[in-house]
Amino acid sequence: MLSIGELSIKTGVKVPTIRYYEQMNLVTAPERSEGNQRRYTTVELERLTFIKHARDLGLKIDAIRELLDLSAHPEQPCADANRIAEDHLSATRKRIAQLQRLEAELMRITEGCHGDSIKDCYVIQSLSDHALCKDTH
Amino acid sequence: MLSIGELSIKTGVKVPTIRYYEQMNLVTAPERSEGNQRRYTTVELERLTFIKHARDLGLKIDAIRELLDLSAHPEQPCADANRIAEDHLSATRKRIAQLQRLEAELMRITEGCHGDSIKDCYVIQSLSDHALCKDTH
DNA sequence: TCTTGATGCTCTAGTCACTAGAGAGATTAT
DNA sequence: ATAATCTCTCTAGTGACTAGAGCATCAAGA
Repeated sequence: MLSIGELSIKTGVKVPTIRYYEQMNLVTAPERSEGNQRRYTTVELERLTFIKHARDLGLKIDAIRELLDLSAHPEQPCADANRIAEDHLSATRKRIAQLQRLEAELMRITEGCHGDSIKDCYVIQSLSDHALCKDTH
Repeated sequence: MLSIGELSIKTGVKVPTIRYYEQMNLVTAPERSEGNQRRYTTVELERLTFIKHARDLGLKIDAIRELLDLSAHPEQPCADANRIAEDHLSATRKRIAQLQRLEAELMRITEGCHGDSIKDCYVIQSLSDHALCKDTH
Protein backbone atom coordinates (compact mmCIF):
# COMPACT_ATOMS: atom_id res chain seq x y z
CA MET A 1 0.00 0.00 0.00
CA LEU A 2 1.44 3.33 -1.08
CA SER A 3 0.69 6.76 0.32
CA ILE A 4 -0.01 9.54 -2.16
CA GLY A 5 3.53 10.88 -1.64
CA GLU A 6 5.12 7.51 -2.41
CA LEU A 7 2.93 7.12 -5.48
CA SER A 8 3.99 10.60 -6.53
CA ILE A 9 7.68 9.71 -6.29
CA LYS A 10 7.27 6.40 -8.13
CA THR A 11 5.33 7.90 -11.01
CA GLY A 12 6.75 11.40 -11.18
CA VAL A 13 3.24 12.87 -10.97
CA LYS A 14 2.95 15.58 -8.35
CA VAL A 15 0.71 15.05 -5.34
CA PRO A 16 -1.83 17.80 -6.13
CA THR A 17 -1.98 16.52 -9.71
CA ILE A 18 -2.87 13.02 -8.50
CA ARG A 19 -5.71 14.48 -6.46
CA TYR A 20 -6.75 16.54 -9.47
CA TYR A 21 -6.86 13.40 -11.64
CA GLU A 22 -9.02 11.72 -9.05
CA GLN A 23 -11.40 14.66 -9.10
CA MET A 24 -11.54 14.45 -12.90
CA ASN A 25 -12.29 10.70 -12.66
CA LEU A 26 -9.15 9.85 -14.57
CA VAL A 27 -8.07 7.63 -11.69
CA THR A 28 -10.59 6.05 -9.36
CA ALA A 29 -10.71 7.06 -5.71
CA PRO A 30 -8.49 4.64 -3.79
CA GLU A 31 -9.05 3.04 -0.40
CA ARG A 32 -8.42 5.18 2.64
CA SER A 33 -6.46 4.54 5.82
CA GLU A 34 -8.19 4.74 9.19
CA GLY A 35 -7.12 8.37 9.33
CA ASN A 36 -8.70 9.10 5.91
CA GLN A 37 -5.48 9.14 3.89
CA ARG A 38 -5.30 7.64 0.39
CA ARG A 39 -3.73 4.19 0.05
CA TYR A 40 -2.79 2.92 -3.40
CA THR A 41 -2.13 -0.53 -4.85
CA THR A 42 -0.04 -1.52 -7.90
CA VAL A 43 -3.20 -1.32 -10.03
CA GLU A 44 -3.33 2.40 -9.46
CA LEU A 45 0.44 2.69 -9.83
CA GLU A 46 0.24 1.15 -13.29
CA ARG A 47 -2.68 3.26 -14.36
CA LEU A 48 -1.00 6.46 -13.25
CA THR A 49 2.23 5.44 -14.96
CA PHE A 50 0.25 5.00 -18.16
CA ILE A 51 -1.29 8.44 -17.74
CA LYS A 52 2.06 10.07 -16.98
CA HIS A 53 3.65 8.52 -20.00
CA ALA A 54 0.80 9.60 -22.26
CA ARG A 55 0.88 13.15 -20.85
CA ASP A 56 4.63 13.33 -21.44
CA LEU A 57 3.89 12.48 -25.05
CA GLY A 58 1.56 15.46 -25.11
CA LEU A 59 -1.73 13.57 -25.32
CA LYS A 60 -4.72 15.43 -23.99
CA ILE A 61 -6.65 14.17 -21.00
CA ASP A 62 -9.63 13.25 -23.16
CA ALA A 63 -7.47 11.16 -25.48
CA ILE A 64 -5.94 9.42 -22.47
CA ARG A 65 -9.36 8.72 -21.07
CA GLU A 66 -10.28 7.09 -24.36
CA LEU A 67 -7.13 4.97 -24.39
CA LEU A 68 -7.77 3.87 -20.83
CA ASP A 69 -11.30 2.83 -21.80
CA LEU A 70 -9.87 0.87 -24.72
CA SER A 71 -7.28 -0.89 -22.61
CA ALA A 72 -10.07 -2.10 -20.35
CA HIS A 73 -11.43 -4.14 -23.29
CA PRO A 74 -8.50 -6.33 -24.36
CA GLU A 75 -10.45 -8.34 -26.95
CA GLN A 76 -11.50 -5.30 -28.95
CA PRO A 77 -9.56 -4.38 -32.10
CA CYS A 78 -6.82 -1.86 -31.58
CA ALA A 79 -7.59 0.31 -34.59
CA ASP A 80 -8.99 3.02 -32.34
CA ALA A 81 -5.85 3.14 -30.22
CA ASN A 82 -3.77 3.44 -33.34
CA ARG A 83 -5.97 6.19 -34.67
CA ILE A 84 -5.55 8.21 -31.49
CA ALA A 85 -1.78 7.85 -31.58
CA GLU A 86 -1.64 8.66 -35.30
CA ASP A 87 -3.86 11.70 -34.92
CA HIS A 88 -1.54 12.94 -32.25
CA LEU A 89 1.49 12.26 -34.42
CA SER A 90 0.07 14.28 -37.26
CA ALA A 91 -0.88 17.14 -34.92
CA THR A 92 2.66 17.07 -33.53
CA ARG A 93 4.11 17.29 -37.02
CA LYS A 94 1.92 20.25 -37.87
CA ARG A 95 2.99 21.99 -34.70
CA ILE A 96 6.66 21.38 -35.48
CA ALA A 97 6.23 22.80 -38.97
CA GLN A 98 4.49 25.87 -37.57
CA LEU A 99 7.19 26.44 -34.97
CA GLN A 100 9.86 26.14 -37.62
CA ARG A 101 8.22 28.91 -39.62
CA LEU A 102 8.18 31.04 -36.50
CA GLU A 103 11.81 30.20 -35.83
CA ALA A 104 12.74 31.40 -39.30
CA GLU A 105 10.91 34.67 -38.80
CA LEU A 106 12.37 35.25 -35.35
CA MET A 107 15.84 34.67 -36.74
CA ARG A 108 15.21 37.13 -39.52
CA ILE A 109 13.97 39.68 -37.00
CA THR A 110 16.76 39.32 -34.47
CA GLU A 111 19.54 39.08 -37.01
CA GLY A 112 18.21 42.01 -38.97
CA CYS A 113 18.54 44.50 -36.15
CA HIS A 114 21.63 46.64 -36.42
CA GLY A 115 20.23 49.88 -35.10
CA ASP A 116 21.09 50.85 -31.59
CA SER A 117 18.07 52.80 -30.44
CA ILE A 118 14.44 51.79 -30.43
CA LYS A 119 13.49 54.11 -33.22
CA ASP A 120 15.72 52.13 -35.63
CA CYS A 121 15.15 48.77 -34.00
CA TYR A 122 14.26 46.12 -36.53
CA VAL A 123 12.56 43.99 -33.88
CA ILE A 124 10.09 46.73 -33.11
CA GLN A 125 9.67 47.68 -36.75
CA SER A 126 9.01 44.11 -37.79
CA LEU A 127 6.29 43.79 -35.24
CA SER A 128 4.73 47.10 -36.21
CA ASP A 129 4.68 46.48 -39.92
CA HIS A 130 3.35 43.18 -41.12
CA ALA A 131 4.54 43.97 -44.64
CA LEU A 132 8.10 43.30 -43.48
CA CYS A 133 7.25 39.62 -43.00
CA LYS A 134 8.48 37.25 -45.62
CA ASP A 135 5.83 34.64 -45.08
CA THR A 136 2.23 34.83 -44.12
CA HIS A 137 1.46 33.49 -40.69
CA MET B 1 -13.19 56.32 -36.63
CA LEU B 2 -13.54 52.56 -36.54
CA SER B 3 -16.08 50.51 -34.64
CA ILE B 4 -14.77 47.53 -32.70
CA GLY B 5 -16.06 45.21 -35.44
CA GLU B 6 -14.20 47.12 -38.15
CA LEU B 7 -11.03 47.13 -36.06
CA SER B 8 -11.46 43.40 -35.60
CA ILE B 9 -11.67 42.80 -39.34
CA LYS B 10 -8.69 45.04 -40.11
CA THR B 11 -6.43 43.44 -37.50
CA GLY B 12 -7.74 39.88 -37.43
CA VAL B 13 -8.19 40.13 -33.66
CA LYS B 14 -11.62 38.96 -32.55
CA VAL B 15 -14.00 41.44 -30.94
CA PRO B 16 -14.10 39.83 -27.47
CA THR B 17 -10.31 39.60 -27.56
CA ILE B 18 -10.03 43.34 -28.20
CA ARG B 19 -12.24 44.03 -25.19
CA TYR B 20 -10.16 41.56 -23.19
CA TYR B 21 -6.96 43.39 -24.15
CA GLU B 22 -8.53 46.64 -23.03
CA GLN B 23 -9.40 45.09 -19.70
CA MET B 24 -5.81 43.86 -19.36
CA ASN B 25 -4.54 47.38 -20.16
CA LEU B 26 -2.73 46.12 -23.20
CA VAL B 27 -4.60 48.66 -25.30
CA THR B 28 -5.95 51.86 -23.79
CA ALA B 29 -9.68 52.46 -23.58
CA PRO B 30 -10.72 54.36 -26.72
CA GLU B 31 -13.21 57.16 -27.11
CA ARG B 32 -16.87 56.28 -27.09
CA SER B 33 -19.72 57.24 -29.41
CA GLU B 34 -22.77 59.02 -28.01
CA GLY B 35 -24.34 55.61 -27.56
CA ASN B 36 -21.32 54.35 -25.57
CA GLN B 37 -19.75 52.29 -28.33
CA ARG B 38 -15.98 52.14 -28.79
CA ARG B 39 -14.50 54.28 -31.56
CA TYR B 40 -10.89 53.69 -32.64
CA THR B 41 -8.30 55.76 -34.48
CA THR B 42 -5.29 54.63 -36.52
CA VAL B 43 -3.15 54.88 -33.39
CA GLU B 44 -5.07 52.02 -31.85
CA LEU B 45 -5.14 50.17 -35.16
CA GLU B 46 -1.36 50.22 -35.29
CA ARG B 47 -0.93 49.18 -31.71
CA LEU B 48 -3.31 46.28 -32.08
CA THR B 49 -1.60 45.21 -35.30
CA PHE B 50 1.67 45.13 -33.38
CA ILE B 51 0.08 43.01 -30.67
CA LYS B 52 -1.51 40.63 -33.16
CA HIS B 53 1.75 40.17 -34.97
CA ALA B 54 3.65 39.50 -31.77
CA ARG B 55 0.99 37.03 -30.57
CA ASP B 56 1.16 35.19 -33.91
CA LEU B 57 4.87 34.81 -33.27
CA GLY B 58 3.97 33.20 -29.96
CA LEU B 59 5.15 35.99 -27.67
CA LYS B 60 3.44 36.10 -24.31
CA ILE B 61 1.32 39.05 -23.28
CA ASP B 62 3.91 40.15 -20.72
CA ALA B 63 6.66 40.17 -23.31
CA ILE B 64 4.45 42.18 -25.64
CA ARG B 65 3.69 44.65 -22.88
CA GLU B 66 7.41 45.10 -22.38
CA LEU B 67 8.00 45.63 -26.10
CA LEU B 68 5.18 48.17 -26.23
CA ASP B 69 6.75 50.04 -23.33
CA LEU B 70 10.08 50.02 -25.13
CA SER B 71 8.61 51.29 -28.36
CA ALA B 72 7.19 54.24 -26.45
CA HIS B 73 10.79 55.38 -25.75
CA PRO B 74 12.38 55.67 -29.19
CA GLU B 75 15.65 57.12 -27.94
CA GLN B 76 16.45 54.22 -25.64
CA PRO B 77 18.83 51.50 -26.81
CA CYS B 78 17.17 48.52 -28.39
CA ALA B 79 19.17 45.84 -26.60
CA ASP B 80 16.18 44.96 -24.46
CA ALA B 81 13.94 44.45 -27.46
CA ASN B 82 16.54 42.21 -29.01
CA ARG B 83 16.89 40.24 -25.83
CA ILE B 84 13.14 39.58 -25.69
CA ALA B 85 13.09 38.40 -29.29
CA GLU B 86 16.18 36.25 -28.80
CA ASP B 87 14.85 34.69 -25.62
CA HIS B 88 11.73 33.77 -27.50
CA LEU B 89 13.77 32.36 -30.37
CA SER B 90 15.72 30.11 -28.06
CA ALA B 91 12.55 28.96 -26.28
CA THR B 92 11.04 28.19 -29.68
CA ARG B 93 14.07 26.13 -30.65
CA LYS B 94 13.88 24.14 -27.44
CA ARG B 95 10.21 23.46 -28.02
CA ILE B 96 10.91 22.29 -31.57
CA ALA B 97 13.61 19.91 -30.35
CA GLN B 98 11.29 18.52 -27.71
CA LEU B 99 8.48 17.99 -30.18
CA GLN B 100 10.84 16.23 -32.54
CA ARG B 101 11.75 13.75 -29.83
CA LEU B 102 8.05 13.16 -29.24
CA GLU B 103 7.49 12.75 -32.96
CA ALA B 104 10.15 10.05 -33.07
CA GLU B 105 8.58 8.18 -30.21
CA LEU B 106 5.07 8.46 -31.59
CA MET B 107 6.32 7.09 -34.91
CA ARG B 108 7.95 4.20 -33.17
CA ILE B 109 4.76 3.48 -31.26
CA THR B 110 2.34 3.69 -34.16
CA GLU B 111 4.57 1.83 -36.60
CA GLY B 112 5.34 -0.87 -34.09
CA CYS B 113 1.77 -2.01 -33.69
CA HIS B 114 0.97 -5.12 -35.70
CA GLY B 115 -1.40 -6.79 -33.30
CA ASP B 116 -5.08 -6.56 -34.01
CA SER B 117 -6.66 -6.60 -30.60
CA ILE B 118 -6.03 -4.35 -27.64
CA LYS B 119 -4.27 -7.03 -25.63
CA ASP B 120 -1.47 -7.14 -28.27
CA CYS B 121 -1.61 -3.46 -29.15
CA TYR B 122 1.80 -1.87 -29.14
CA VAL B 123 0.34 1.59 -28.59
CA ILE B 124 -1.26 0.53 -25.33
CA GLN B 125 1.75 -1.50 -24.29
CA SER B 126 4.14 1.33 -24.95
CA LEU B 127 2.12 3.63 -22.80
CA SER B 128 1.86 1.06 -20.01
CA ASP B 129 5.51 0.17 -19.91
CA HIS B 130 7.99 2.96 -19.85
CA ALA B 131 10.82 0.46 -20.34
CA LEU B 132 9.73 0.13 -23.97
CA CYS B 133 10.78 3.72 -24.60
CA LYS B 134 14.00 4.24 -26.42
CA ASP B 135 14.73 7.65 -25.04
CA THR B 136 14.07 9.27 -21.76
CA HIS B 137 11.50 11.99 -21.85
C1' DT C 1 4.33 7.94 25.99
C1' DC C 2 5.25 12.19 24.10
C1' DT C 3 6.85 15.14 20.75
C1' DT C 4 8.24 16.74 16.47
C1' DG C 5 8.46 17.30 11.70
C1' DA C 6 6.93 15.63 7.55
C1' DT C 7 3.11 14.42 5.16
C1' DG C 8 -1.77 14.38 4.27
C1' DC C 9 -6.61 16.30 4.15
C1' DT C 10 -10.27 19.66 2.00
C1' DC C 11 -11.40 23.82 0.04
C1' DT C 12 -10.90 27.99 -2.50
C1' DA C 13 -8.76 30.74 -5.78
C1' DG C 14 -5.27 31.76 -9.28
C1' DT C 15 -2.83 30.85 -13.81
C1' DC C 16 -3.04 32.15 -19.27
C1' DA C 17 -5.30 33.87 -23.08
C1' DC C 18 -9.02 33.81 -24.37
C1' DT C 19 -14.25 32.05 -25.51
C1' DA C 20 -19.31 31.62 -24.83
C1' DG C 21 -23.66 33.20 -23.61
C1' DA C 22 -27.38 36.15 -21.63
C1' DG C 23 -30.00 40.05 -21.97
C1' DA C 24 -30.16 44.66 -23.13
C1' DG C 25 -29.13 48.88 -26.00
C1' DA C 26 -27.18 51.25 -30.45
C1' DT C 27 -26.54 51.74 -35.28
C1' DT C 28 -27.40 51.15 -40.12
C1' DA C 29 -29.94 50.03 -44.27
C1' DT C 30 -34.20 49.69 -46.45
C1' DA D 1 -40.55 52.74 -38.98
C1' DT D 2 -38.70 48.59 -38.88
C1' DA D 3 -35.55 44.88 -39.28
C1' DA D 4 -31.03 43.18 -39.15
C1' DT D 5 -26.82 43.54 -37.42
C1' DC D 6 -23.65 45.37 -34.01
C1' DT D 7 -22.30 46.43 -29.59
C1' DC D 8 -22.67 46.84 -24.57
C1' DT D 9 -21.65 44.68 -19.73
C1' DC D 10 -21.38 40.90 -16.95
C1' DT D 11 -20.60 36.25 -15.55
C1' DA D 12 -18.74 31.88 -16.13
C1' DG D 13 -16.14 28.28 -18.59
C1' DT D 14 -11.86 26.26 -20.88
C1' DG D 15 -7.36 22.88 -19.81
C1' DA D 16 -4.32 21.18 -16.84
C1' DC D 17 -2.82 22.14 -13.36
C1' DT D 18 -0.61 25.19 -9.13
C1' DA D 19 -0.63 27.76 -4.68
C1' DG D 20 -2.06 28.57 -0.22
C1' DA D 21 -4.79 28.39 4.17
C1' DG D 22 -5.85 25.91 8.06
C1' DC D 23 -6.19 21.76 10.10
C1' DA D 24 -5.42 16.35 10.83
C1' DT D 25 -2.51 12.20 10.62
C1' DC D 26 1.64 9.49 10.57
C1' DA D 27 6.33 7.57 11.58
C1' DA D 28 10.35 7.89 14.16
C1' DG D 29 13.15 9.22 17.95
C1' DA D 30 13.72 10.55 23.03
